[in-house]
Amino acid sequence: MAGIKQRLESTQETPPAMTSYWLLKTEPSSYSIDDLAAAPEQTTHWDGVRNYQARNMLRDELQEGDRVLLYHSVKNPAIVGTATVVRSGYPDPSAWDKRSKYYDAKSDPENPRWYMVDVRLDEKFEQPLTLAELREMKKLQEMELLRKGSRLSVQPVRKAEWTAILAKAKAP
DNA sequence: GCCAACGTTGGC
DNA sequence: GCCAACGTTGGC
Repeated sequence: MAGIKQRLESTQETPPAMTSYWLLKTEPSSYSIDDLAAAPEQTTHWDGVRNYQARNMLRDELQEGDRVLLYHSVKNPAIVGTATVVRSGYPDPSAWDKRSKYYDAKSDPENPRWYMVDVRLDEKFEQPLTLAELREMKKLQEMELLRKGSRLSVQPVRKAEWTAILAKAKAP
């Protein structure tokens, strides 16, 4: 056994450090960027996601070091800042906490159904980039967030979209 | 508050 | 496996 493990380790190549970009939605009435700014080490468990497509991305795709746009939905919808993934997907224990509003009787520690990541705040924009402003940006024509009926609370973001959004946030 | 767009549930 | 009913999200 040990021999096999060692062989695997010695032949394994370190994958190139590839940063991916994501957008995480939150309703500021339940958790806002200011809550994140006030959190210890400005870090939080991004828990409570209860949609399978979003779950799959949290579990399988978001990697440590990936960058994140933070989006406030519903009230004054806008991108409000950026964060970094500091821990990739792992089981979301709020699913088996009966006191949690995210409790799900069908999830249990033996067979976790829901996942979360940890994120740390990088920057709160001085001026939020409103949904209306985003819709006016030519480079975001195909952005998932702007698609009609788009509801996913975890979305991939293209690098070009990330760049355009950051540039716009710096020079509004 | 309205309602369109999705996702989930459950009867058959 | 289909699909109607229901629940949720989220912009406006």
